[in-house]
Amino acid sequence: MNPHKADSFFQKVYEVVRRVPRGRVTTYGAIAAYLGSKGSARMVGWAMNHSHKTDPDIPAHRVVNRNGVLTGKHHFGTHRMMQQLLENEGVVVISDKVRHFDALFWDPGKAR
DNA sequence: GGTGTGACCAGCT
DNA sequence: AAGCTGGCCACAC
Repeated sequence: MNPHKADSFFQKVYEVVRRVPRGRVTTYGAIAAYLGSKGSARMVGWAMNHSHKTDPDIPAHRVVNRNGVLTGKHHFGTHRMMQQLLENEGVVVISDKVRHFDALFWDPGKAR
């Protein structure tokens, strides 16, 4: 009802990503679905691409694809950066995949 | 204002 | 089984 710039899709994505607890991960699809656009998971990834420009404090490394694979690792400063950050939070990453992804998955819809 | 693109997802061949 | 296509929607040129 009040299409302000602050309410743009990107901004909502950032807000959700910020809510992801430390040591947890979520997926593009989950965020997209939470925002009401289930099929627009690509938009989420795109939002992340500009996240470092708009809000550099966004923990984009906590966002992975539905396989738990660090698809966006290549977009960080260095490829190891994303894995480094995750492991630094206690998330084990093997072959660019999050171990125990099922248990570490954080659903924004179920979160408080 | 149309076209292209994109850190995805699911389905079809 | 593995690869390709379409769909989805917002943003940049």
